[in-house]
Amino acid sequence: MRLDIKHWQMLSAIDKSGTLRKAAQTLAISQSALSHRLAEAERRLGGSLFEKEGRGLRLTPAGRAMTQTAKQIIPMLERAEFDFQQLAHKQAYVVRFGIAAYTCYHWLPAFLRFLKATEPRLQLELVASATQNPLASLQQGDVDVILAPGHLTQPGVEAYQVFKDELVLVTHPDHKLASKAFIEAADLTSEDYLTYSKSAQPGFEYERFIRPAGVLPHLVTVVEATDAILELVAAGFGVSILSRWAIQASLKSNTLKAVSLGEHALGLEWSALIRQIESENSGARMVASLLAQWFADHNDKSA
Amino acid sequence: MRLDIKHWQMLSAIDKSGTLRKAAQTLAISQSALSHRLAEAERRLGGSLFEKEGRGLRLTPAGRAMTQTAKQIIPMLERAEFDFQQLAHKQAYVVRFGIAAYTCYHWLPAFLRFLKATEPRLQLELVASATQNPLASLQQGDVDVILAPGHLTQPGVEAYQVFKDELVLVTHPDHKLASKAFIEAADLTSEDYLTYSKSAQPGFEYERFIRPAGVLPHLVTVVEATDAILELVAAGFGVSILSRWAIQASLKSNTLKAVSLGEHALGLEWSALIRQIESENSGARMVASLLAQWFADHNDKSA
DNA sequence: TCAATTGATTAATACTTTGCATACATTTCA
DNA sequence: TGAAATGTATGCAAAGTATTAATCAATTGA
Repeated sequence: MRLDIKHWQMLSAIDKSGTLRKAAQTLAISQSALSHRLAEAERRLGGSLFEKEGRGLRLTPAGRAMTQTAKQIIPMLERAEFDFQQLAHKQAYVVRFGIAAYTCYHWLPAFLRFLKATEPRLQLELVASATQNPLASLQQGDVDVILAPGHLTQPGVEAYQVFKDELVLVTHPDHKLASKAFIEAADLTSEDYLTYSKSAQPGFEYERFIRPAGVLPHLVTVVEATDAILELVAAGFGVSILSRWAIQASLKSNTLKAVSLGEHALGLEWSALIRQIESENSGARMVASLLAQWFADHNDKSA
Repeated sequence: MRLDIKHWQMLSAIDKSGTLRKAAQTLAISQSALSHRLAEAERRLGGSLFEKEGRGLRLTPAGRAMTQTAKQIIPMLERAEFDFQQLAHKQAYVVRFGIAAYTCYHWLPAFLRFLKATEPRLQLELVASATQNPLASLQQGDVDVILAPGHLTQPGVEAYQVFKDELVLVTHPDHKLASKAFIEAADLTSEDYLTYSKSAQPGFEYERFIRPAGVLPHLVTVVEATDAILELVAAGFGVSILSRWAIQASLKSNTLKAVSLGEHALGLEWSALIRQIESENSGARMVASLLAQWFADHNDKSA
């Protein structure tokens, strides 16, 4: 190990600031010190990270690679130290939590109350960015637990079954399909259809409902934000198929109507996803299993 | 940033060795120095990493979390510094390369020759461990490029189409199906069938050949090593469906026979997978596109 | 050309880390 | 029970590193 944290921090800071002087400011040391530090890093590596360009500096290709790594690890270290504080002093596990695809948090206050009562040492942090690219966020450590519909599992990811939901057709309240007890795939033929995902995801409506029937909706539009889909459906732009549980806020306010898919409804399992490498009693595992426990208890009441 | 690399290294070393004394040896410093170092780390963090237990030490929960992080980042930093040397001195990009599912390297010498001629600055390192869990290895940075059959893509992973192959039934040379020009799914009904993957992977034989026909082989055995499958098939333990390209060594030696699936054969696309975050002219991207280029040229000849 | 901006150098100063010698704590086993 | 073995902690002096102020040198743009 040739370099010190200081040198990686330096790379990250120079990358952000552009010049040594500004980087020195953000690091709260003198320009001279940073110049020395840079020289020392290059001496230790036995190669140059920057070249002079005019009165400034330009990264060498090798320096660019190092900077990339620096930008990856500095946040990891900061997070580890932050978590240490929580765990050591408050004896709290900080767990970062996100929901895949949907932005529905109506159930969260109640769950947090349960969490606080059951295991006060768990401290949840909400990560909104995990909605867009849940599995990547999980792998990169931006988030520790993801509540996800369907079976999004992949190598390195473990799923805790959490609760059973239903995929439903979402329509404007006055839509001709809204009054049906349930619809068939064939009913979609003449509809404008809004879908969340570009690619057919296993366990979702396309694979399980639409494709088996061999029908194609009139017009299919991809909208990669379920909130936007809800707005569009409410405004009469088409219909969609979404999770009943995730959109219950909209259903209660009567801006939308939900209709079951097929006579026997189309089940949708929600899971809590965590990284497989999480140790036995990590915060993430605790949250995942408490999610399962809470939803099991809670859905009995609401059902 | 409170801790230094030294402290993270220390955590990693103590984790490996179990005692301060041994860890001090591997770090080539005195026990005393390491004890001081540990004390300093705890002072900086403002909390304890270890507790005394008997005449040894035991990690606190918070210390365990820190050690986990240490074990993650130390290899990353080592790799970054190693790569720097290559890039700075030899101007070489070190790219770690693996093959998903199969262990077939018959084509590698020729490709490496091509690589050396086209872009001598690329230096390939073979990673065998990527075979088992390719996508996880890719995300964790154990490997930079994976040559994979089918469409294994997932969030954060980018695929370069490389070449077109064919899924074939693999049998013992004397097997009753071996002499057919092609087989139908129904032919599998009475066969003992060996399969690589527990779960049906999109784009593979189960989804595309077996399920559509609604047949079920007589007996299905999961063997998560294609080499072992080949041995078993050659020994007459059953049949399997594998990539024709990947098993061509066995086919040439006449220990096995391959039969096309269906009259029109079942295509299989191989891709080079890389992390999406790789920059425009990273070594990984270069290797991925050179793979595509080489296979395009090379397969014309061999076809 | 001149002022402003940027990084590099020098030498003195301040800080950290290390190793030695040794003290202390626990376990092992005769 | 007590001596040997194994393990960590500490005070202190020496060695090694990092930081600073002041100054230099190069480039840029008015």
